[in-house]
Amino acid sequence: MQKNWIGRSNGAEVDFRVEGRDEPVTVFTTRPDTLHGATYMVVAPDSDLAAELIAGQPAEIAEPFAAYLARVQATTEVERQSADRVKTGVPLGRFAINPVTGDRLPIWSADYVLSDYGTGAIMAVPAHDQRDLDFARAFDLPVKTVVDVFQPVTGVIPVIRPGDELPELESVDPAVTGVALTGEGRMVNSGSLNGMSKTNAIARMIKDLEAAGTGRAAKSYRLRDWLISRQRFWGTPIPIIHGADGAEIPVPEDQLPVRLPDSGGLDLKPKGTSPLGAATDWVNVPNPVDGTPAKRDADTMDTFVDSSWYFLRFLSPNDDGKAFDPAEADKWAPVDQYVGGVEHAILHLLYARFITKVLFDLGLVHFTEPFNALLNQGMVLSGGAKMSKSKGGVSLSDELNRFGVDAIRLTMAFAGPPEDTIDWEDVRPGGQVKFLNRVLRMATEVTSAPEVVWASGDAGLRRQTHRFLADAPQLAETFKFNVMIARLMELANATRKAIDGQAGPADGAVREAVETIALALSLFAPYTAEEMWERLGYVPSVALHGWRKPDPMLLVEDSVTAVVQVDGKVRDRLEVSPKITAEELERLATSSDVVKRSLGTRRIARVVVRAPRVVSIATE
RNA sequence: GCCCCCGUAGCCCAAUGGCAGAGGCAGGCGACUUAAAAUCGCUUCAGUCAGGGUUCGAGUCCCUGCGGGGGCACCA
Repeated sequence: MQKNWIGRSNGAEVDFRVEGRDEPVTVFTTRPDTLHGATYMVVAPDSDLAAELIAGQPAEIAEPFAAYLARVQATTEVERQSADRVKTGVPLGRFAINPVTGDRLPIWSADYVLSDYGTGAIMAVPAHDQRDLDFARAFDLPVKTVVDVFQPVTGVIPVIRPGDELPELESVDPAVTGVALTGEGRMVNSGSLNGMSKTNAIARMIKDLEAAGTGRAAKSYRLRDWLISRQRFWGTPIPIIHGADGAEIPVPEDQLPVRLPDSGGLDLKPKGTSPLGAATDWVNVPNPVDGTPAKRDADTMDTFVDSSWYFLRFLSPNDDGKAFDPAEADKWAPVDQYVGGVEHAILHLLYARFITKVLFDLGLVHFTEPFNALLNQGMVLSGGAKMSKSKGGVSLSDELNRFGVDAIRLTMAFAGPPEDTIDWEDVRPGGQVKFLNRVLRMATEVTSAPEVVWASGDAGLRRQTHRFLADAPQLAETFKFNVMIARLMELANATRKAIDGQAGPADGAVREAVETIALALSLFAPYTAEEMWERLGYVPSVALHGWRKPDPMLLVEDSVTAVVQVDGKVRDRLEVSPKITAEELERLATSSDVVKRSLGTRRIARVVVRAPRVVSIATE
């Protein structure tokens, strides 16, 4: 899920000489192979480069740019992120030189290029990039095809069979169709690259650029920022004071932490600047160095910054001297299991990982990942919507009052896998109330004393109890709470039968089973479990009682059912010892009358034996 | 547009590639009761969304499609 928020692109940096500028402009591209098809260049309107290139340009160019820049800056984040909006931009009246073709490329400014990614400038290859093509068609810029996607590259991509009619390149001209050719193909119109595949052409182009000193292989990284760019009044202040001379001075340690001002009377509506800046009394402070007028940094950090290291702070919560104790971190961290909703899975987790890596690089922690395992629990909906009293639906507090916290917890745990979203209308706590009453009653019905000898009790119930003791821990540890509770219900049903049947309420196995139910139930319904524990004659608390070890002797099955399949269909079932050998099981299966009958005259081609579970006979 | 997850009984959901049903809800029948509730017992119900493939054997693995849910979205 973090794929959309973090990324690494392999490609190249290419230097473009710009007329009237000493230094070349460097762009990042993942497709250096298409350099021959670059027909213009774009710089982000809000970049320093755009400001520099526009400086000194005549009014008929500078004024439209100024207007465009103002419009872009007024555009909200939401509008700007809409991918299907029409491309806009203005020319800067400057020109770059394509390093391989020598062509003169007009430089435009457009907001589809982002100032904070790569170098804030791109080479535009409209024939092979949809965004560039959209822009080129909107402003009538040239389109030059340099990859022929209808020429097979490897015989696999694209799939073209003998006799297939190959479309003419002209008929799919991107300038006409509006569809960029982004697929694989062979290079054309590209000088020494002609005929090469994409992969080879990229490698060759990088080599050529490096030889000519006009480019190099490069990687570009991105990490979507939500920590600083999302400004809120109540965020964490950045403890920096800006001097009148532009100096950035840390707030003196004895003045930390920086506290937020009272928000009373302040206008905190979004204005495109930091809301905290409205608190002028708070912002204006003397320079800690020389006492001259200075300003606090008005940007705040999102709460995700704080929560990105709380798992370290929690290890030494009373330490006034430092954020966390590296020795404690070495001892306890990383965290074994992280449980959270999906919204935390993408943002909180992303930044916690990032900050952990920073702390690792600083040598403050000795692990690179903060959390070893992740579980994203699902939501509880009611009638398809979030539980909300105001919407007229059921509210959690009403449900708690009506059914009790034990039944509510049990309902949630039993409803399905924890990562699934559940609908309260589908599960309802009524059945769990019944179950809790049922087991509580059983605890009351047990007549034996705690000292009763289990071993002499009902053997069938004992086996089931110990099977449960053996299976439940791993069900709990793999978060299969719904299955564990189902198994618990099974054990309760068997116990009920034992009490009402041969064994009776005084049987040792009955007490053993009911105690086991109380132990397991303490995970989900602690109040009921403690009540059961007391009725069984113990002092609290069941929560302090350890899990019991199953008796291996009671886990051994007397016999198991082996299935005999003929051509995949079950034809016979055999009761066999769990320790039966493959040879013996095969002999039993092939000598079975039922199997012989279903085989008829067909000859056996192959027999697969998986003792003691299954024998599969395939015929010719 | 791209990425991820999920489709099993009327409903929620189980099933290391090996007998599709463990558990619950709802429904039906019965016991107890003057009656009802509560309780206890018994019980009906699907061949696993569709179509291909791999395999001795597929709910489970692979491909395509349909349906549902979620995430992201101009990253050069």
